[in-house]
Amino acid sequence: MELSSTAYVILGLLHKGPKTGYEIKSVVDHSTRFFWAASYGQIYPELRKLAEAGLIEGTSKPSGARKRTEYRLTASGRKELRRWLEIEPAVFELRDEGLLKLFFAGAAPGAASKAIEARRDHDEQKLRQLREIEPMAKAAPDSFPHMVLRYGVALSEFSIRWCDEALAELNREDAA
Amino acid sequence: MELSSTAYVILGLLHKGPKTGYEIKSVVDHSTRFFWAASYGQIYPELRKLAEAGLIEGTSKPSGARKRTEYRLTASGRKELRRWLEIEPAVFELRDEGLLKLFFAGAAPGAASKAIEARRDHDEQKLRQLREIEPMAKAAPDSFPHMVLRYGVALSEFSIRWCDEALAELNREDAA
DNA sequence: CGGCTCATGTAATTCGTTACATGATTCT
DNA sequence: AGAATCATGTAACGAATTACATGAGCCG
Repeated sequence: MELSSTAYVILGLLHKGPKTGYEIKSVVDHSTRFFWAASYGQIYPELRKLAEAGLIEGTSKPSGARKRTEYRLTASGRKELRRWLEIEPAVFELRDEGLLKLFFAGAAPGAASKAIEARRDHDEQKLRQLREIEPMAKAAPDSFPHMVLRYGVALSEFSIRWCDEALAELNREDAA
Repeated sequence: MELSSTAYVILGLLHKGPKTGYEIKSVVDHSTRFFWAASYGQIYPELRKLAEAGLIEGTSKPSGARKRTEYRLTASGRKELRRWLEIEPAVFELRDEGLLKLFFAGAAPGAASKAIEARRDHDEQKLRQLREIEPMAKAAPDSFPHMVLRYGVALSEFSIRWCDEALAELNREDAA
Protein backbone atom coordinates (compact mmCIF):
# COMPACT_ATOMS: atom_id res chain seq x y z
CA MET A 1 0.00 0.00 0.00
CA GLU A 2 1.82 3.10 -1.26
CA LEU A 3 0.11 6.34 -0.35
CA SER A 4 0.64 9.70 -1.97
CA SER A 5 2.86 12.25 -0.24
CA THR A 6 -0.20 14.36 0.37
CA ALA A 7 -1.66 11.49 2.38
CA TYR A 8 1.42 11.63 4.60
CA VAL A 9 0.97 15.36 5.07
CA ILE A 10 -2.41 14.51 6.57
CA LEU A 11 -1.04 11.70 8.73
CA GLY A 12 1.79 13.95 9.88
CA LEU A 13 -0.51 16.79 10.85
CA LEU A 14 -2.94 14.49 12.65
CA HIS A 15 -0.01 13.12 14.63
CA LYS A 16 0.09 16.48 16.38
CA GLY A 17 -3.58 16.22 17.33
CA PRO A 18 -7.05 15.57 15.84
CA LYS A 19 -8.28 17.97 13.18
CA THR A 20 -11.09 18.56 10.70
CA GLY A 21 -10.44 18.75 6.96
CA TYR A 22 -10.87 22.49 7.16
CA GLU A 23 -8.28 22.80 9.92
CA ILE A 24 -5.83 20.62 7.99
CA LYS A 25 -6.16 22.93 5.01
CA SER A 26 -5.50 26.00 7.11
CA VAL A 27 -2.49 24.48 8.88
CA VAL A 28 -1.06 23.44 5.49
CA ASP A 29 -1.57 26.99 4.20
CA HIS A 30 0.46 28.35 7.11
CA SER A 31 3.24 25.78 7.09
CA THR A 32 3.92 23.03 4.58
CA ARG A 33 2.57 24.88 1.57
CA PHE A 34 6.01 26.40 0.95
CA PHE A 35 7.30 22.97 -0.02
CA TRP A 36 4.10 20.93 -0.26
CA ALA A 37 0.73 22.50 -1.01
CA ALA A 38 -2.69 20.83 -0.79
CA SER A 39 -6.19 21.88 -1.80
CA TYR A 40 -9.66 20.87 -0.57
CA GLY A 41 -10.02 18.85 -3.74
CA GLN A 42 -7.28 16.61 -2.43
CA ILE A 43 -7.83 16.76 1.29
CA TYR A 44 -11.44 15.66 1.61
CA PRO A 45 -11.25 12.68 -0.77
CA GLU A 46 -7.95 11.68 0.82
CA LEU A 47 -9.45 11.80 4.33
CA ARG A 48 -12.13 9.39 3.18
CA LYS A 49 -9.59 7.03 1.64
CA LEU A 50 -7.38 7.06 4.70
CA ALA A 51 -10.38 6.37 6.92
CA GLU A 52 -11.42 3.45 4.70
CA ALA A 53 -7.88 2.10 4.96
CA GLY A 54 -8.11 2.33 8.74
CA LEU A 55 -5.18 4.73 9.10
CA ILE A 56 -7.32 7.50 10.51
CA GLU A 57 -10.69 7.60 12.21
CA GLY A 58 -13.35 10.26 11.94
CA THR A 59 -15.74 11.16 14.71
CA SER A 60 -18.65 13.55 14.38
CA LYS A 61 -18.05 16.59 16.57
CA PRO A 62 -20.72 19.07 15.46
CA SER A 63 -20.52 22.66 16.64
CA GLY A 64 -24.19 23.51 17.12
CA ALA A 65 -26.12 22.43 14.05
CA ARG A 66 -23.07 22.71 11.81
CA LYS A 67 -21.75 19.29 11.01
CA ARG A 68 -18.11 18.73 11.65
CA THR A 69 -15.91 15.63 11.50
CA GLU A 70 -12.74 15.45 13.47
CA TYR A 71 -10.14 12.93 12.37
CA ARG A 72 -7.44 11.35 14.47
CA LEU A 73 -4.64 8.88 13.78
CA THR A 74 -5.20 5.21 14.54
CA ALA A 75 -2.41 2.94 15.76
CA SER A 76 -1.79 1.65 12.24
CA GLY A 77 -1.81 5.20 10.89
CA ARG A 78 0.89 6.17 13.39
CA LYS A 79 2.87 3.11 12.38
CA GLU A 80 2.52 3.90 8.68
CA LEU A 81 3.68 7.48 9.27
CA ARG A 82 6.77 6.22 11.07
CA ARG A 83 7.51 3.71 8.32
CA TRP A 84 7.32 6.45 5.70
CA LEU A 85 9.57 8.76 7.73
CA GLU A 86 12.26 6.09 7.85
CA ILE A 87 12.50 5.54 4.11
CA GLU A 88 14.45 7.68 1.68
CA PRO A 89 12.60 10.74 0.35
CA ALA A 90 12.01 10.31 -3.37
CA VAL A 91 10.10 13.29 -4.72
CA PHE A 92 11.94 16.46 -5.44
CA GLU A 93 10.33 18.61 -8.08
CA LEU A 94 10.80 22.20 -9.02
CA ARG A 95 8.83 24.15 -11.59
CA ASP A 96 10.21 27.62 -11.88
CA GLU A 97 8.97 29.79 -14.72
CA GLY A 98 11.33 32.59 -13.72
CA LEU A 99 14.45 30.48 -14.28
CA LEU A 100 12.92 29.31 -17.55
CA LYS A 101 12.55 32.90 -18.72
CA LEU A 102 16.07 33.74 -17.65
CA PHE A 103 17.30 30.67 -19.53
CA PHE A 104 15.70 31.93 -22.75
CA ALA A 105 16.32 35.61 -22.07
CA GLY A 106 18.68 35.85 -25.06
CA ALA A 107 15.61 35.93 -27.31
CA ALA A 108 14.20 39.20 -25.95
CA PRO A 109 16.06 42.29 -24.80
CA GLY A 110 15.31 43.24 -21.23
CA ALA A 111 13.84 39.86 -20.34
CA ALA A 112 16.84 38.90 -18.19
CA SER A 113 16.69 41.77 -15.71
CA LYS A 114 12.92 41.51 -15.62
CA ALA A 115 13.10 37.82 -14.74
CA ILE A 116 15.69 38.41 -12.04
CA GLU A 117 13.79 41.32 -10.52
CA ALA A 118 10.62 39.23 -10.48
CA ARG A 119 12.48 36.44 -8.71
CA ARG A 120 13.85 38.90 -6.19
CA ASP A 121 10.35 40.22 -5.47
CA HIS A 122 9.05 36.71 -5.13
CA ASP A 123 11.81 35.76 -2.72
CA GLU A 124 11.27 38.84 -0.62
CA GLN A 125 7.57 38.22 -0.37
CA LYS A 126 8.21 34.63 0.66
CA LEU A 127 10.75 35.80 3.22
CA ARG A 128 8.21 38.19 4.74
CA GLN A 129 5.63 35.41 4.98
CA LEU A 130 8.10 33.06 6.61
CA ARG A 131 9.19 35.70 9.12
CA GLU A 132 5.55 36.29 10.00
CA ILE A 133 4.98 32.69 11.04
CA GLU A 134 8.41 32.26 12.61
CA PRO A 135 7.44 33.27 16.17
CA MET A 136 4.76 30.57 16.19
CA ALA A 137 7.15 27.93 14.90
CA LYS A 138 9.82 28.96 17.38
CA ALA A 139 7.47 28.64 20.34
CA ALA A 140 6.27 25.13 19.42
CA PRO A 141 7.58 22.17 21.45
CA ASP A 142 8.38 20.25 18.26
CA SER A 143 11.53 21.94 16.92
CA PHE A 144 11.56 20.42 13.42
CA PRO A 145 8.98 22.68 11.79
CA HIS A 146 11.06 25.62 12.94
CA MET A 147 14.17 24.03 11.48
CA VAL A 148 12.46 23.67 8.10
CA LEU A 149 11.30 27.25 8.33
CA ARG A 150 14.85 28.42 9.02
CA TYR A 151 15.94 26.54 5.89
CA GLY A 152 13.33 28.47 3.92
CA VAL A 153 14.46 31.77 5.40
CA ALA A 154 18.13 31.10 4.69
CA LEU A 155 17.33 29.97 1.16
CA SER A 156 15.30 33.08 0.43
CA GLU A 157 18.04 35.31 1.78
CA PHE A 158 20.61 33.49 -0.34
CA SER A 159 18.45 33.86 -3.43
CA ILE A 160 17.93 37.58 -2.87
CA ARG A 161 21.68 38.11 -2.57
CA TRP A 162 22.23 36.13 -5.76
CA CYS A 163 19.69 38.23 -7.65
CA ASP A 164 21.39 41.43 -6.53
CA GLU A 165 24.75 40.17 -7.74
CA ALA A 166 23.29 38.99 -11.04
CA LEU A 167 21.62 42.36 -11.64
CA ALA A 168 24.90 44.13 -10.93
CA GLU A 169 26.61 41.84 -13.40
CA LEU A 170 24.03 42.62 -16.07
CA ASN A 171 24.49 46.35 -15.53
CA ARG A 172 28.24 46.04 -15.89
CA GLU A 173 27.75 44.23 -19.20
CA ASP A 174 25.34 46.87 -20.46
CA ALA A 175 27.83 49.57 -19.64
CA ALA A 176 30.62 47.75 -21.50
CA MET B 1 -4.21 32.10 -26.50
CA GLU B 2 -2.41 31.05 -23.32
CA LEU B 3 0.04 28.22 -23.84
CA SER B 4 1.48 25.98 -21.15
CA SER B 5 4.98 26.71 -19.87
CA THR B 6 6.12 23.48 -21.48
CA ALA B 7 5.05 24.89 -24.83
CA TYR B 8 7.38 27.84 -24.22
CA VAL B 9 10.22 25.47 -23.39
CA ILE B 10 9.77 24.10 -26.90
CA LEU B 11 9.53 27.54 -28.50
CA GLY B 12 12.60 28.67 -26.56
CA LEU B 13 14.69 25.68 -27.60
CA LEU B 14 13.63 25.97 -31.23
CA HIS B 15 14.69 29.61 -31.15
CA LYS B 16 18.26 28.34 -30.95
CA GLY B 17 17.79 26.19 -34.05
CA PRO B 18 15.50 23.54 -35.59
CA LYS B 19 15.13 20.25 -33.74
CA THR B 20 13.20 16.98 -33.72
CA GLY B 21 11.04 15.97 -30.77
CA TYR B 22 13.70 13.51 -29.76
CA GLU B 23 16.38 16.20 -29.77
CA ILE B 24 14.19 18.54 -27.74
CA LYS B 25 13.78 15.84 -25.13
CA SER B 26 17.51 15.26 -24.91
CA VAL B 27 18.34 18.98 -24.68
CA VAL B 28 15.74 19.37 -21.92
CA ASP B 29 17.28 16.43 -20.07
CA HIS B 30 20.65 18.15 -20.14
CA SER B 31 19.52 21.66 -19.29
CA THR B 32 16.07 22.85 -18.24
CA ARG B 33 15.06 19.66 -16.45
CA PHE B 34 16.60 21.00 -13.23
CA PHE B 35 13.85 23.60 -13.04
CA TRP B 36 11.43 22.44 -15.74
CA ALA B 37 11.21 18.82 -16.84
CA ALA B 38 9.32 17.46 -19.86
CA SER B 39 8.52 13.95 -21.07
CA TYR B 40 7.74 12.51 -24.51
CA GLY B 41 4.15 12.28 -23.42
CA GLN B 42 4.09 16.07 -23.37
CA ILE B 43 6.51 16.95 -26.10
CA TYR B 44 5.04 15.12 -29.08
CA PRO B 45 1.41 16.17 -28.51
CA GLU B 46 2.59 19.72 -27.81
CA LEU B 47 4.60 19.84 -31.05
CA ARG B 48 1.47 18.93 -32.95
CA LYS B 49 -0.60 21.59 -31.18
CA LEU B 50 2.02 24.29 -31.76
CA ALA B 51 2.24 23.35 -35.43
CA GLU B 52 -1.55 23.53 -35.77
CA ALA B 53 -1.46 26.96 -34.14
CA GLY B 54 1.15 28.05 -36.68
CA LEU B 55 3.81 28.86 -34.09
CA ILE B 56 6.17 26.19 -35.34
CA GLU B 57 6.53 24.36 -38.63
CA GLY B 58 7.58 20.76 -39.16
CA THR B 59 9.44 19.53 -42.20
CA SER B 60 10.19 15.91 -42.98
CA LYS B 61 13.94 15.33 -42.84
CA PRO B 62 14.30 11.53 -42.93
CA SER B 63 17.65 9.98 -42.18
CA GLY B 64 17.62 7.03 -44.58
CA ALA B 65 14.36 5.14 -44.25
CA ARG B 66 13.86 6.34 -40.69
CA LYS B 67 11.24 9.04 -40.60
CA ARG B 68 12.20 12.20 -38.85
CA THR B 69 10.45 15.56 -38.50
CA GLU B 70 12.41 18.68 -37.78
CA TYR B 71 10.55 21.64 -36.32
CA ARG B 72 11.48 25.28 -36.53
CA LEU B 73 9.99 28.51 -35.21
CA THR B 74 7.74 30.56 -37.47
CA ALA B 75 7.63 34.35 -37.34
CA SER B 76 4.54 34.27 -35.12
CA GLY B 77 6.17 31.65 -32.90
CA ARG B 78 9.15 33.93 -32.38
CA LYS B 79 6.81 36.80 -31.61
CA GLU B 80 4.85 34.70 -29.11
CA LEU B 81 8.07 33.64 -27.37
CA ARG B 82 9.12 37.28 -27.00
CA ARG B 83 5.70 38.25 -25.70
CA TRP B 84 5.88 35.54 -23.06
CA LEU B 85 9.40 36.53 -22.04
CA GLU B 86 8.24 40.08 -21.37
CA ILE B 87 5.44 39.19 -18.97
CA GLU B 88 5.82 38.41 -15.29
CA PRO B 89 6.69 34.78 -14.48
CA ALA B 90 3.77 33.22 -12.58
CA VAL B 91 4.53 29.58 -11.82
CA PHE B 92 6.76 28.76 -8.95
CA GLU B 93 6.16 25.35 -7.47
CA LEU B 94 8.20 23.19 -5.18
CA ARG B 95 7.42 19.66 -4.06
CA ASP B 96 10.05 18.47 -1.69
CA GLU B 97 9.44 15.24 0.17
CA GLY B 98 12.68 15.63 2.11
CA LEU B 99 11.55 18.87 3.75
CA LEU B 100 8.21 17.24 4.44
CA LYS B 101 9.91 14.41 6.30
CA LEU B 102 12.08 16.82 8.24
CA PHE B 103 8.96 18.79 9.14
CA PHE B 104 7.36 15.68 10.64
CA ALA B 105 10.60 14.20 12.00
CA GLY B 106 9.39 14.61 15.57
CA ALA B 107 7.21 11.52 15.05
CA ALA B 108 10.09 9.10 14.45
CA PRO B 109 13.49 9.04 16.10
CA GLY B 110 16.34 9.31 13.64
CA ALA B 111 14.16 10.59 10.84
CA ALA B 112 15.61 14.10 11.03
CA SER B 113 19.24 13.24 10.40
CA LYS B 114 18.19 10.75 7.76
CA ALA B 115 16.19 13.39 5.92
CA ILE B 116 19.01 15.92 6.08
CA GLU B 117 21.61 13.42 4.94
CA ALA B 118 19.39 12.41 2.05
CA ARG B 119 19.02 16.04 1.07
CA ARG B 120 22.75 16.53 1.25
CA ASP B 121 23.31 13.51 -1.01
CA HIS B 122 20.72 14.79 -3.41
CA ASP B 123 22.30 18.25 -3.53
CA GLU B 124 25.75 16.82 -4.11
CA GLN B 125 24.56 14.64 -6.94
CA LYS B 126 22.84 17.60 -8.53
CA LEU B 127 25.98 19.68 -8.09
CA ARG B 128 28.05 17.02 -9.86
CA GLN B 129 25.60 16.91 -12.76
CA LEU B 130 25.60 20.68 -13.09
CA ARG B 131 29.38 20.85 -13.01
CA GLU B 132 29.49 18.21 -15.74
CA ILE B 133 27.49 20.32 -18.15
CA GLU B 134 29.03 23.62 -17.10
CA PRO B 135 31.87 23.68 -19.70
CA MET B 136 29.31 23.35 -22.48
CA ALA B 137 27.16 26.14 -21.06
CA LYS B 138 30.16 28.38 -20.55
CA ALA B 139 31.32 27.98 -24.15
CA ALA B 140 27.93 28.86 -25.66
CA PRO B 141 27.46 32.30 -27.24
CA ASP B 142 24.20 32.81 -25.35
CA SER B 143 25.28 33.57 -21.77
CA PHE B 144 21.91 33.18 -20.02
CA PRO B 145 21.82 29.38 -19.80
CA HIS B 146 25.19 29.57 -18.07
CA MET B 147 23.84 32.19 -15.68
CA VAL B 148 20.96 29.91 -14.73
CA LEU B 149 23.37 27.04 -14.29
CA ARG B 150 25.51 29.15 -11.97
CA TYR B 151 22.40 29.87 -9.92
CA GLY B 152 21.84 26.11 -9.63
CA VAL B 153 25.45 25.54 -8.60
CA ALA B 154 25.40 28.28 -5.97
CA LEU B 155 22.07 27.05 -4.63
CA SER B 156 23.32 23.48 -4.32
CA GLU B 157 26.45 24.64 -2.54
CA PHE B 158 24.39 26.73 -0.17
CA SER B 159 22.09 23.83 0.58
CA ILE B 160 25.00 21.46 1.26
CA ARG B 161 26.48 23.93 3.73
CA TRP B 162 23.11 24.29 5.43
CA CYS B 163 22.75 20.52 5.78
CA ASP B 164 26.18 20.27 7.38
CA GLU B 165 25.31 22.96 9.90
CA ALA B 166 21.95 21.37 10.64
CA LEU B 167 23.55 17.95 11.20
CA ALA B 168 26.09 19.52 13.57
CA GLU B 169 23.24 21.16 15.46
CA LEU B 170 21.40 17.85 15.79
CA ASN B 171 24.53 16.19 17.11
CA ARG B 172 25.00 18.92 19.72
CA GLU B 173 21.41 18.38 20.87
CA ASP B 174 21.89 14.62 21.08
CA ALA B 175 24.99 15.12 23.20
CA ALA B 176 23.15 17.46 25.57
C1' DC C 1 24.30 -10.34 -34.95
C1' DG C 2 23.29 -7.87 -30.75
C1' DG C 3 22.87 -3.82 -28.27
C1' DC C 4 22.63 1.10 -28.20
C1' DT C 5 20.93 5.25 -29.91
C1' DC C 6 17.64 7.64 -32.89
C1' DA C 7 12.87 8.47 -33.55
C1' DT C 8 7.77 8.81 -32.90
C1' DG C 9 3.98 8.17 -30.76
C1' DT C 10 -0.28 6.65 -27.55
C1' DA C 11 -3.05 4.99 -23.50
C1' DA C 12 -3.77 4.71 -18.86
C1' DT C 13 -3.27 6.69 -14.82
C1' DT C 14 -2.13 9.90 -11.17
C1' DC C 15 -1.98 14.13 -9.22
C1' DG C 16 -3.58 18.35 -8.44
C1' DT C 17 -6.09 22.98 -9.16
C1' DT C 18 -10.10 25.82 -9.86
C1' DA C 19 -14.51 26.82 -9.54
C1' DC C 20 -18.69 25.99 -7.80
C1' DA C 21 -22.45 24.77 -4.39
C1' DT C 22 -24.27 24.86 0.15
C1' DG C 23 -25.13 26.25 4.63
C1' DA C 24 -24.20 27.30 9.73
C1' DT C 25 -21.84 30.32 13.14
C1' DT C 26 -19.59 34.26 14.89
C1' DC C 27 -18.16 38.94 14.92
C1' DT C 28 -18.99 43.87 14.17
C1' DA D 1 -28.10 42.96 9.17
C1' DG D 2 -24.05 41.82 6.75
C1' DA D 3 -19.41 40.13 6.48
C1' DA D 4 -16.08 36.95 7.61
C1' DT D 5 -15.08 32.49 9.01
C1' DC D 6 -16.10 27.59 9.71
C1' DA D 7 -17.16 23.47 7.29
C1' DT D 8 -17.80 19.91 3.63
C1' DG D 9 -17.81 18.46 -0.57
C1' DT D 10 -17.87 17.61 -5.99
C1' DA D 11 -17.20 18.24 -11.08
C1' DA D 12 -14.54 19.61 -14.71
C1' DC D 13 -10.38 20.23 -16.26
C1' DG D 14 -5.32 20.34 -16.99
C1' DA D 15 -0.76 18.93 -16.55
C1' DA D 16 2.45 15.43 -16.45
C1' DT D 17 4.38 10.70 -15.73
C1' DT D 18 4.87 5.90 -16.83
C1' DA D 19 4.67 2.28 -19.52
C1' DC D 20 4.16 0.44 -23.66
C1' DA D 21 4.64 -0.28 -28.81
C1' DT D 22 7.21 0.01 -32.94
C1' DG D 23 10.96 0.18 -35.92
C1' DA D 24 15.27 1.96 -38.40
C1' DG D 25 20.32 3.00 -38.26
C1' DC D 26 24.93 2.51 -36.42
C1' DC D 27 28.89 0.48 -34.06
C1' DG D 28 31.72 -3.29 -32.54
